[in-house]
Amino acid sequence: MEITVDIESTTPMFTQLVMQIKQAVQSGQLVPGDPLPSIRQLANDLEINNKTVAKAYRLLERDAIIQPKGYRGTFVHPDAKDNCSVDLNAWVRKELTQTITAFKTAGVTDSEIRIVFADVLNQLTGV
Amino acid sequence: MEITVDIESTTPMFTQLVMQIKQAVQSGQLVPGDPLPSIRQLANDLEINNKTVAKAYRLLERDAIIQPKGYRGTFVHPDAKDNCSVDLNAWVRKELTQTITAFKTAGVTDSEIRIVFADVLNQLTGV
DNA sequence: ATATGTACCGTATGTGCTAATGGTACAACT
DNA sequence: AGTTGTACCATTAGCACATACGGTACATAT
Repeated sequence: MEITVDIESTTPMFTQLVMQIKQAVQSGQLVPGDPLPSIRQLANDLEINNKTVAKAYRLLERDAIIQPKGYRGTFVHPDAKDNCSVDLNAWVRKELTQTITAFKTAGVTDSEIRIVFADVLNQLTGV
Repeated sequence: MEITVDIESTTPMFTQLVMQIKQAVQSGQLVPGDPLPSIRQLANDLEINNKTVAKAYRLLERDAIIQPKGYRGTFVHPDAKDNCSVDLNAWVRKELTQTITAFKTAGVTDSEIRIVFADVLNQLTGV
């Protein structure tokens, strides 16, 4: 399959990678068991840093789309296609929309929401 | 009452104003019906911009601490003291903490949360 | 006339955070 | 030996945001 990355795009590279691979799985271009290019190899092909590709792979692994098999490489997860439809993103979006709408209805400023949000997120990760 | 502003402080000026007026209400220095200095006058006294004072007043009005009466000036709200204890900020923080904790428990990355958050907020304000 | 609250246009500056980069290293597999 | 995934150290460029500023204007009150 063909994987490309648009450096000019506003969407982060690692996000682009994740989306493309997910789409490839959903369209059937990638089926369970198929090998994926290694992190280093893909990074070389795209002329980007290893870390960026590694980050995308880490996210895909969390969603059980791909499966790193020890040191033998990375492969498409058996339940990849099913797990593609489980869209964490959509659920996050729905919840956040609901919560933020409530805030704004109460008259809370965007600035205030942003500030508290950043603070809470840092607090939760720092600890 | 005396209102001062420390330009060197890291806390924004408008926040300083809000806090001082709130405190004056809680301590009883300002009681319902008391007139507040006009935006322009206070800005002149403190040698800061009108907008800064206006911003503080706008926040105080939202929290029902003060009450702008048309073009006759601004006065302390009847329920000012009660509304001082109602902290919108705390409620926002509590809700967001709960929501974000759920996300992180589900394995959602900070980056993903941030991206969706920014997107949702823009979506809700843009429209 | 004068003062009020409010609204709009704009600019400028500093700060903080993200994303992406580089390099190095390790253990385990072929 | 060569490759794999992973982890740590670090830095940098760029963007978005918050704050504060200036000016102007309007309708309405005293």
